[in-house]
Amino acid sequence: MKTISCMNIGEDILYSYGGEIRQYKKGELIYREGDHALYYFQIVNGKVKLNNYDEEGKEFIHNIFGGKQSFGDSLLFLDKFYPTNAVCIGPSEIIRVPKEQFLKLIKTEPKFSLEMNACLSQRLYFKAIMLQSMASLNPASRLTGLLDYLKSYHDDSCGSCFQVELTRQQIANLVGLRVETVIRALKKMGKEGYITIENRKIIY
DNA sequence: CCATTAACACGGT
DNA sequence: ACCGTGTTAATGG
Repeated sequence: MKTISCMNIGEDILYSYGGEIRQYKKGELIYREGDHALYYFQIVNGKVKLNNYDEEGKEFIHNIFGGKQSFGDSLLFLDKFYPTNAVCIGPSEIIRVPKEQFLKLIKTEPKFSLEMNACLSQRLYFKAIMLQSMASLNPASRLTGLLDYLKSYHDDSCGSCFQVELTRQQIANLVGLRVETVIRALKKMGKEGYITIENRKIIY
């Protein structure tokens, strides 16, 4: 599979179009579900999750992004409200570019427009994969769906040396299962040889 | 904070 | 009646 950097416009370019960098603390909210999209966000370093909560208060994580990735981009073209919150998982530095400036940027520099198409396509593609695996009642299918997604993202081309950086709780919230179920299923998958687990790290 | 385990309730097959 | 998941609680890292 092709590796896609999934976004990463040069920082200098972002700054020249009105981008500003901001520091966020762990747990800090970048935007809230229901807000209007006003900025393009690109992570310099740190980690961000997109989430929301169901009626019972159970968290569902839609995605987790790391360095050099952008998030919330689709709303820049849509004049709708954010369907999720964006929350920093750890201390992070993020560049934000005002929406209008960003639109001007990609109009002026068509190669970024193309890259953005590739990026959004990739996210759509894996949303479909995830949706399919999430429709399964079987925890193992949901987990392999997530693992495939993460692996392709993290552009590892070696056989089975991709280390999952997520906590079990985060995994559980990404696939809609309880953490205990995730632990039980992962252990079974390890025993059956689909994954390897060494000192609590998942290798796929 | 996170991971693991056990005991139990409960629903589906 | 069995199996797997969620719930709760205890324990260890």
